[in-house]
Amino acid sequence: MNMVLTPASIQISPFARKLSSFMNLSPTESTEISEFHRRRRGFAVGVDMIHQGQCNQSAYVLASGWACSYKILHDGTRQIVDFQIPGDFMGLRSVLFRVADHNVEPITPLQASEVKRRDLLDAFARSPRLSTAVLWAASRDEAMVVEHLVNLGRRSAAQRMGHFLLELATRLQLVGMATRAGYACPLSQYLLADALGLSAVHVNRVLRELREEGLMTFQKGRVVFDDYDGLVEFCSFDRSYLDQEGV
Amino acid sequence: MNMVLTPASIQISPFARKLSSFMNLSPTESTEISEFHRRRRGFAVGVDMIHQGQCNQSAYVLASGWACSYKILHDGTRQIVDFQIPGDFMGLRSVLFRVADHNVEPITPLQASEVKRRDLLDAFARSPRLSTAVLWAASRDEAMVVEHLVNLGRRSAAQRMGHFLLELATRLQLVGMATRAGYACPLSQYLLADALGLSAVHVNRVLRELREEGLMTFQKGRVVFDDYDGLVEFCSFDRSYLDQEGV
DNA sequence: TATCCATTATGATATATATCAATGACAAAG
DNA sequence: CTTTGTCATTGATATATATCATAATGGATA
Repeated sequence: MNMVLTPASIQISPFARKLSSFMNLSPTESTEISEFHRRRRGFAVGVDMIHQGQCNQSAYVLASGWACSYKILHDGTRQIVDFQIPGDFMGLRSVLFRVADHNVEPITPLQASEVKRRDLLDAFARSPRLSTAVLWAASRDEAMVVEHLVNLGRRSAAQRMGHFLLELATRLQLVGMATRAGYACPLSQYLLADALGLSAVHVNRVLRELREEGLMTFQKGRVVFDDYDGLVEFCSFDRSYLDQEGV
Repeated sequence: MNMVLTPASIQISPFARKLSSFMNLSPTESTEISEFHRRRRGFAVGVDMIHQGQCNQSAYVLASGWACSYKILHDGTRQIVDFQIPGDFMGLRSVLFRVADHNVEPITPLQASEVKRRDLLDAFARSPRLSTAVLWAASRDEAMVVEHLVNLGRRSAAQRMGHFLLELATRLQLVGMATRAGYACPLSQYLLADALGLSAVHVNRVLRELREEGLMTFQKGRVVFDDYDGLVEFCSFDRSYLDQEGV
């Protein structure tokens, strides 16, 4: 489901579409956003795009591929905060704040457009409503982080896993990369472990358990929902935090 | 450390001071912010100010007292996402989105000013830079939620506790409600449990452990850092995510 | 084809934390 | 003052998950 970005479709990039779901954007504002897509280039797996502790980092709009944002602890372990999929804005905080407080790393080869601090602040100055739109988008991201917090704090390993993969499914559907049946998923069990606060070994067991319960199967890079409604029920997934609408 | 709000000090309320730490605000913009402080009133402990699932909720600027924001799960357990202290803005997402995705509840009697959806959007329209300032403030809040996520995902119960109470200390210092020695803290062990993803029983044991290690004491509503540096070391607390500065 | 390396898989054991149960301390209410 | 209820405390036990060890699988590469 890779889409070719012609000049025309750049005008209504997934990112612009996301912002305009919060508020109607004028042609000027849309143009302003499309400016964010200059400076597009490829990034290799595993090479940090944004690095914790560094100054004057850029932000990026993800065009294709997957990335993850994470924090490293002193003992070398890490916590993945979220995964980014096409259309997502990455590293907003690293550009708003002088020093980045997290890392962003591609987990597949990816294409992304760099948005420098000046680009963003100038755009806000020229088209003030853009900053409100970005505030909206950032708030939706925060809602996801909050739900991840709930996930880690109050759900069992199996519920966590199901909830997380259902959330991804919902997000991927919005950009046409998933159906209710399932989706292609490039995440290794190690990545899932770092995202869900589990050990990789336990991730493996939990996936087996979900499979044996007939709820879902994650094998060979593909998530398949064997019993979508059953899974939703099992992990009390309520997607309302994902489809917030603005006015 | 209650401060009397004279008309003059309203001009530089804790909230305005917070926003102006991100960008210089013009007199007009400052006035706009002080408008947020109309409609101030008291709230009783335990009565939700913002309720998950409800529409058209207001936001609030907290003047005095403590509150917490949390989500309720289907099985009745809850996860506290954060505590709010004087100067904090509460419920931004509940006003940006049509339906609130979390609850906010006073945990002490408190005073707060209601900010209606229209107030906020009108202020953004009249003083566009305000929305950038709020974006900054919201991003700082998100940085805290992210750190809570790391806390739950990758730290032991004792480290979690220490980290959390150190974070609170740092925030309280910014509004003059704590010193390096400690602070008055109205949180029960049940509240700590819901915030840290632990059981109340275990919270008790962990506090005892920290006390016996000579790191810190939390008794009779007071947090005392017996060995501040030792505690910082023990839970690898790095406050840089809290004092992000804008430009 | 053989080698390598990352990933998935599974068993045995250890450990952190939850749960259950009971008691004490103390403040608010009658 | 009793009574009541919330909060803090502690012991005994249960359970979820981590850790350690070891294979199996399979794609990439030489």
